[in-house]
Amino acid sequence: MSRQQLLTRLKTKGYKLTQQRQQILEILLTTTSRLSALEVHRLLQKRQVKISLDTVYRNLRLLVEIGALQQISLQSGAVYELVQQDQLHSHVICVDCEKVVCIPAGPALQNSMELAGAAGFTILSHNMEIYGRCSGCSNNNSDC
Amino acid sequence: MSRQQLLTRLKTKGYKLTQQRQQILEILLTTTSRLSALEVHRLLQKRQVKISLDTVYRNLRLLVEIGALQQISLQSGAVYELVQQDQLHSHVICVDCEKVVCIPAGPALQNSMELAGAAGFTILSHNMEIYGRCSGCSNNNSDC
DNA sequence: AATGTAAATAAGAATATTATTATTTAGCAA
DNA sequence: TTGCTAAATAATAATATTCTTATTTACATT
Repeated sequence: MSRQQLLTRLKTKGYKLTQQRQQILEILLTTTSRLSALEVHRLLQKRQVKISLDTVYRNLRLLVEIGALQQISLQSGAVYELVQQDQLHSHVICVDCEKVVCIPAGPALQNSMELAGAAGFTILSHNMEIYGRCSGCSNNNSDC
Repeated sequence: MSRQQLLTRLKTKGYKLTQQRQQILEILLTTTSRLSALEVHRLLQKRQVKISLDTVYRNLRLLVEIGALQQISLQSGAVYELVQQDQLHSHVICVDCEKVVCIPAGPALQNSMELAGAAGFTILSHNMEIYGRCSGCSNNNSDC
């Protein structure tokens, strides 16, 4: 999701573009790895941005709600990544080492979204996680 | 998932059947609504069962991990329900009133599970949530 | 540019959830 | 039955996340 798309989506939904929100978006747009709320907060502090941790949490939640971010629930906490509209995917998560692998979710999702729509819902976002054990952890690889 | 299936699955995975665990299962098997960890704990205390909240959390997490429970992440916290193997479903959640509606997930899941398997994962459980706004909340029904 | 207003923030309090460690227990095997 | 051992529990302590309220800010409109 591009910077322009994010800004448009926020404005459309009636949300303001505060300094803090802008800075959070900047982090998300320029970081490739998945980030936790705490990590976003730390990165912002490194950049001398004054922002409360609570605000980071609140905004990440908001961005999930409007479908801009995808949330991944790990044992160690939640992490976030920008939604890639051209490449919708689900996550497979290793319960031991927390490795995350993406798998395409196109058709699977399509069907579900339609059913949700039929139930009278206006869909905002979605989240699909599959939990398992990766081959490394199944074989007790210590370096996994 | 039946009592027998639960017990078998625990034993198969090498887990013990403690008094506390047994009582948690009892609650899950005899309650139809979805429960939070706190609610399970309260219900147990009503039954004079001595158990720490921590143990409830730990066991619910374990039961999710072995695929006996399905976890639903609401804004107000996580709730749990027994997996219905003959009726696999996903959840559609209203971001305003937290109403939860089930939709069948068979084919959608099938495809994803295969992809996860192909990635080398041994699959333990899964979780699919679709977030949106129900018709009531879209129309600002106060009683929604 | 000044103003009104809904939305957003900060600060700190409150909850929810998870980790640590010493002690206890289930279930197997002698 | 008794003893053994891995697993489980309880009791904190520590984190993660959310809520409350007073104050500040974006931005639409004058």
